[in-house]
Amino acid sequence: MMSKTESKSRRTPAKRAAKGTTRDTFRHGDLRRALLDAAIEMARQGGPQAVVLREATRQAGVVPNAAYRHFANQNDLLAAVRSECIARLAMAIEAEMNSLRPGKDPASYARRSLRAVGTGYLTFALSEPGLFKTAFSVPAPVFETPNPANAGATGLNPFQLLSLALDRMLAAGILKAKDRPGAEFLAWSTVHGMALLMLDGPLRGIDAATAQMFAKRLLDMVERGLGETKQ
Amino acid sequence: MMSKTESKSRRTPAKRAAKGTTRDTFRHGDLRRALLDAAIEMARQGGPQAVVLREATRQAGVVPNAAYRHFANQNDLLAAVRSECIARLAMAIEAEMNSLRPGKDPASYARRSLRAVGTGYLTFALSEPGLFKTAFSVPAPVFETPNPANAGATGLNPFQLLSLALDRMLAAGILKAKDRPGAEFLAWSTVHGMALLMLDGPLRGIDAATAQMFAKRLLDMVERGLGETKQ
DNA sequence: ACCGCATGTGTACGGTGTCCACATTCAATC
DNA sequence: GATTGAATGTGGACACCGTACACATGCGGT
Repeated sequence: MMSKTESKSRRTPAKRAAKGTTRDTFRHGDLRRALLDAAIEMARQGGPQAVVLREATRQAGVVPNAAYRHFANQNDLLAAVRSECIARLAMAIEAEMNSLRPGKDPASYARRSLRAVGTGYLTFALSEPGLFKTAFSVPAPVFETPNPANAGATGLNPFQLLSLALDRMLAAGILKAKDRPGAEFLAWSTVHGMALLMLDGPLRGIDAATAQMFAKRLLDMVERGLGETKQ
Repeated sequence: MMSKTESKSRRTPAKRAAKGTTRDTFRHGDLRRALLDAAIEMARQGGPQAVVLREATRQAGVVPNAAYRHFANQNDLLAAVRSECIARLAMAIEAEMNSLRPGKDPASYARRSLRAVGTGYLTFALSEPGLFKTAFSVPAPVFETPNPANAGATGLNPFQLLSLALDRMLAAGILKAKDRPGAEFLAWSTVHGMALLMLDGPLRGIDAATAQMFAKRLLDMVERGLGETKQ
């Protein structure tokens, strides 16, 4: 076993192995995963801009080109990171929804479901700004075709979780059938916009209490405004 | 006059002048403006990512380092572009607001004002996606301290135009005093979020008619939801 | 007429993504 | 079990990028 790791001339795997990190097989156990993890960490601190391919390979103790055996290019790596980010966002929303008890009033449950989606969304955006920004860094045809890689524990992606909440509102009679189609986009817009305003926009650097207050008012607005589109 | 432009050995101003573009004074008329214009054009097609300093100098017919006489660094150049983008956004909103007639009903005028801000915002985002994205590319402490460079023809920046519309609603009595403070951020969030969803998110590539329909429903929601925050 | 400062030039460095040819090793085949 | 071919990692190179430093130039004020 040990002979296997040391059998090769020590020059082959770059110039590490000098420090003897024990793991130094020619076949890296799971380079793809290592690169992805490094890239995710870079995205966490610094956002999409910060995920640089060469640095990921460096952290994995491997030559830059090795990355191209697992990702077509830097954009492909970024796409994989993005998928992970969306999955974590889904999990944050799930966590919020799972803390709900249906109770006896379906209308209340439905409303609380929608708010849970919103607060989960905003909480994640504020607590993991780098990952959140990465999740929405441009060209992600990610929600149209539900992608299992973007899902959380329940298997639902953020969009589907939002749809679920809206379906509950429909079932509870607090959202009219004619207002249901596309309601996702109205709710989503609202919360997504506020997240960005808090991260990069005029609300950047706001204190937690004020942030929560704005979030509340925003969700009030959505809850009240979603129904009854005129004519 | 001609002697002045040609007096130097032709080697000095780089290797252009071979084609004799007539303009070849050592002192470029207004290099800062030329760089900015080039950068803006690059932002228009391609967004903030696409504005590259060296390319701007190339288009201005000048050596890369010349840019550093007018901008501290690439980020400074980008900031200047961003200012321009915000100013143009303000002008798009102004255009929409100026098309309104006060009429006899202040409430109606106020409501139409708010909608004008929203539609101006969305229209600009959809018609100039590159500039719009650039306007909000991260760290812009731009609205807190009203910056004349971000203003449109009226001298108001987008945020101030929105405030104006909300003030009209307050004056007309369709927005309660206690709901007025910070209402900008609720309205802004909504429209900003939808703009991004239409540019990069799940609503990307939507047809104009559907976009307009969503915009209408969104503005209905804001109009109805802004008032009456509970308790 | 001179001189200083603003503006543009030249050269150079480190960093990045990516392409190509090559080396190694694992696994499936004969 | 040895051979061979595909998968994986290496090495070297290229074209970009942003930026720092020393230098050249020419305009404007004394």
